Amino acid sequence: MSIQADTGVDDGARLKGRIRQRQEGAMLKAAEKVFARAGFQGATMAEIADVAGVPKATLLYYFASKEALYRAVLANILALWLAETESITADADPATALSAYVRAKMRLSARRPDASRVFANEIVHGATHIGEYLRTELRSTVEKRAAVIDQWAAEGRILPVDATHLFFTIWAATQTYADFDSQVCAVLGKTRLSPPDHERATAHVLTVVLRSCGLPCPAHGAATISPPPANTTH
Amino acid sequence: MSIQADTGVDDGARLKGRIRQRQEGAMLKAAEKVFARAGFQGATMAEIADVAGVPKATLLYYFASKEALYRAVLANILALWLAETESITADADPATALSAYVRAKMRLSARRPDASRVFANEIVHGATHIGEYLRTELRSTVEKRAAVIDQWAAEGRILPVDATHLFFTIWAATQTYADFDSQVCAVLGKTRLSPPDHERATAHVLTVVLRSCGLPCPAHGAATISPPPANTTH
DNA sequence: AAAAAACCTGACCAGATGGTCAGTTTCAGC
DNA sequence: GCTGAAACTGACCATCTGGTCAGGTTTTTT
Repeated sequence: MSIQADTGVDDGARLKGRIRQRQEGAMLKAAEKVFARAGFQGATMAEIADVAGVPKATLLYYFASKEALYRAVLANILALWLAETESITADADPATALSAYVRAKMRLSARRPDASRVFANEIVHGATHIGEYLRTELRSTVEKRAAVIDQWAAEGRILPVDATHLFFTIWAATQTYADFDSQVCAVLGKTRLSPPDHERATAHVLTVVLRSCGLPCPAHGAATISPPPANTTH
Repeated sequence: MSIQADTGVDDGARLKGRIRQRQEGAMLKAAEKVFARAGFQGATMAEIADVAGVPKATLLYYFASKEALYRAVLANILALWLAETESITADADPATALSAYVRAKMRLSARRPDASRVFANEIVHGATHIGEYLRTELRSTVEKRAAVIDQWAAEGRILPVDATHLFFTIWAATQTYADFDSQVCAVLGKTRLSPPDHERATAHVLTVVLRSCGLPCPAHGAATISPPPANTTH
């Protein structure tokens, strides 16, 4: 991954001191939280250090600059993002595969909302740090998986859809529960999303995605309007 | 609108000097652009002034503080956001009404991407300035329109869907073309989205939304898998 | 045309923030 | 337990940025 080339840390296998490993974790976690809340410019090294429970100078001892820290946080997030499309293969059952993917994305939104928000913030502001990743790794991943979906459609196993745009829609629909959490909560009249809320949201997104492909969704019955009302006002 | 109460400007009807009206427009436009690119903290009054083509002191003469300027920009955007759900009424045709709404949202993403980005940024970072708006005006608007959609479902005119979450999905799917524009472009391998790209995106989102409600979409034919596997590829 | 009001701006300032550094403490290997 | 390396940190600094202000110019009103 080209991004953490500059950082020079966070390799997992790199035996760069034992203490370092432990401390870095806390700092990255704190940084993710603060970057998520305040954005790159809005976050201050002092606050991140404070949240991590270390002096500011120590934070700078681990990460040479705010920029380096931010890149390290992003690198962590990108690793999370990539390992998710595996369920989508040509020989898999479309409904099962798509469901698995959507569920994985929703789980990520529920469990790592800060990661999602940092990523969202980075992209909204032009993706200056991860443009390369988007243009190479992400793009080729999407192209491969989109080809699979196209094949499903060609085989008549799903309705024809624009596969690439379907990914955009799935990302948007799932990540909205992390990124736009405050809006969702406000409209629902809650202060935070409970696990049942997340289940409900997941069921809804599954319905949308499956129906978009002409697949029956488990929650409700048919994929078409089943109870044709006697009063067909046409 | 409670938000611009603090600002004391931007009323439209307020005859607060003719020169003021004209200048304010340029400054708000410049501010929207810079806030969209850099976020609240990342934007500087100096840069906004520069983009607007006025000295920094003049900008501060018009807007007492960065905060006030930001609130004014947000107030402008919220006005845009509200006036869009009108097509969704109980007696309207579901497919027509939903299509109109989605089209309006997509048009907004294409024409005012910066507005969308400022709004997105505000929400990602906790919606501290517009929480009140979300909890009152937006919430009640959604509740009313969701009731309409529920009624459609009860009448068997569409498949049952979680109407409130359907709004979240529509917002997410449409705004992603403004907010996450850089990601979309990177994955598509383009440097910017052309009008045809936007049409394609609109057609896709329409397909997703209509099929989610069990409605036939004009672009493709049926709402279910019509051509059985052994069929000719149309 | 004079007075008042509104508009405009260069120069300046106080506080915040990213980053440096010299000196101290802790750890690992011998 | 000795030694060098790694880890750590308080104090400090240069810069950037939001905001002020005194004084000037233009527009409006009388």
